Amino acid sequence: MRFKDIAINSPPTTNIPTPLYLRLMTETASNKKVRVRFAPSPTGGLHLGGVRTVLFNYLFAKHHGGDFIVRIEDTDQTRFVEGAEAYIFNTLEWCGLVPDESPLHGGPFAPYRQSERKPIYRQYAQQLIDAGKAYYAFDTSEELEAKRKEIPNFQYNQTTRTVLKNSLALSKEAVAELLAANTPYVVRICMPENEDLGFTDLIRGEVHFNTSQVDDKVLLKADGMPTYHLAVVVDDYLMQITHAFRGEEWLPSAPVHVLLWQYLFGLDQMPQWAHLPLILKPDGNGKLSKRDGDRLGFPTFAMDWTDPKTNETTIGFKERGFLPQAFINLLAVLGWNDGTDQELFTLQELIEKFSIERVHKGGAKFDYEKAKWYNQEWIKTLPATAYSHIVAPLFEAKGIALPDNDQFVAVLDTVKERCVFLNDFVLQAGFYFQTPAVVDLAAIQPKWDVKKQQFFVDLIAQYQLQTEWNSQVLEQVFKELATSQQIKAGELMLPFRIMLVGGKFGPAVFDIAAFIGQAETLHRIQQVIAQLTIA
RNA sequence: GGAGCGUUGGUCAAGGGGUUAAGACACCUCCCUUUCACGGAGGAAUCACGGGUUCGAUUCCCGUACGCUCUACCA
Repeated sequence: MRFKDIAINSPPTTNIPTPLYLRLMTETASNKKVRVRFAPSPTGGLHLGGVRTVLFNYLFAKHHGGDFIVRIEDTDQTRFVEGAEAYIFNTLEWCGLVPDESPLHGGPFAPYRQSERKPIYRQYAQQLIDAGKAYYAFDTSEELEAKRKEIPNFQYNQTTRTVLKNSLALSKEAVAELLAANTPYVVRICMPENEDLGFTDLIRGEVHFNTSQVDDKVLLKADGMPTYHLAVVVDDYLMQITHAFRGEEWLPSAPVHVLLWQYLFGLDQMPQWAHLPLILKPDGNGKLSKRDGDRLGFPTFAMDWTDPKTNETTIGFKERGFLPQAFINLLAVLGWNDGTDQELFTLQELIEKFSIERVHKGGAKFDYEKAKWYNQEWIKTLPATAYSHIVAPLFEAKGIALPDNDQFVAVLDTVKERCVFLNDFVLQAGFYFQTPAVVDLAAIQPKWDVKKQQFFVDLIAQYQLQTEWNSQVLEQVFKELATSQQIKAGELMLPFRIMLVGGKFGPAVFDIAAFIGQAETLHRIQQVIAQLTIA
């Protein structure tokens, strides 16, 4: 939201500078401690959009010295997935976003799983029915489905509810009878006929709806579980949530929530809403989905997720070789920036600089290239000691034995600027610790001749005599030999590199030779010569 | 269909009544580097359209187009 949007809404007579007004509005609205919640459904892996929602919640809370709560919204038992909740907490831990309250961390407002709060919601639903703000509806799902098929754009609303099976259309006696017979029913909100429902969104400014356009949403399902609509409002109230951030896809149902607040707890108690822009597909249009990642070859989940039913694993950013610092960073700047040129932020800096007003209104297409850049930057920026413990197992998995830690870290630091992913270290540094398994012979072969072969044979002889083994000496011997044989050193450098490294990459060759030692250097040269043929 | 929301280079974006309209990613050229990266210099490329308001609109207003989200006893 821009300052001007606020200015429009503020009385023209107040001469409070807009930034202050804005601050009053968002920060000290009611002198209450800031409390935000992330409320995921445990239905699968957490994708980019979800993590960004957590992140913005977390940053806002911590920026204001408030609490960050995680509440599990598991009211739909048909969609419940085993392991999904644990996955969510593992992801938060990896990202370094520690909840102050959650089913795992406890807290004064437990339980934090909606399935464990079932009785609470019924009581509020009853309150609404008693006040005439909600009603029983006995129509079965099948009946309604048939209606939708039959009537285009069918909605359960003020015009249709009079002819459907509910406590508004039926006689009191009929309703009592149905209830007594334990007929399954849902509770629906009774939307007023023609009222303007508006609220101030922290990102979008004033947003308005007319109640005539919104249908009578189900509040309590036939199984006694609340729908999201009832549950968020009740729990946000009970858990004293002051600011509620969620994806933009929730905007159309905001009027239902506003109305519920009005009926149940009073608008002055309502948290301030902010509807976050969506993360879009890189190509085409629409919300980024797991399928897009699969299709385009990049992760959309934070960490690997294995579906317990299909046993199918979806790759995550973590396993792809992303640093959590980079992951957090790239998500934070997708739809937000601090107004300066800065692009690299630590979590601490994000907490300090974050402001919900600077979040964009429009969705952002996800750019994996840029995401990779962030990771590369973070790998480069951080000392290797920060991630050597993550990288070491990757080498071990390939059967590469590692030297002592100091040496290992030193090697990582020398090659880190060539790594986009943590996994790249295996290729970029593996040759320091192990003879290359594959050597790019094809890159040497075409220009290989008797003279070059002789050079390397002689080089082996020369190097064998060396008692001092450091890069300066090795380079000097190499060049002198080249000169004496009237071959340009440049023509020999690449073959030499490939012999030692396996391919056309890596840091200075003589440094590598110095590191791997005399015996190993000679061994690698010999081995490759043996595999080359002279045309 | 309806409602709501959105729209600055290919992408992320700063900015906002008068500017040569920042910066980053990607792309191209060159330098550095006897490899690959890193780094450095440069290049190409943009305010969706139409009306207003105004001396002046990318910026403010109104339309239009386009896009997205929702339209479930899912969240």
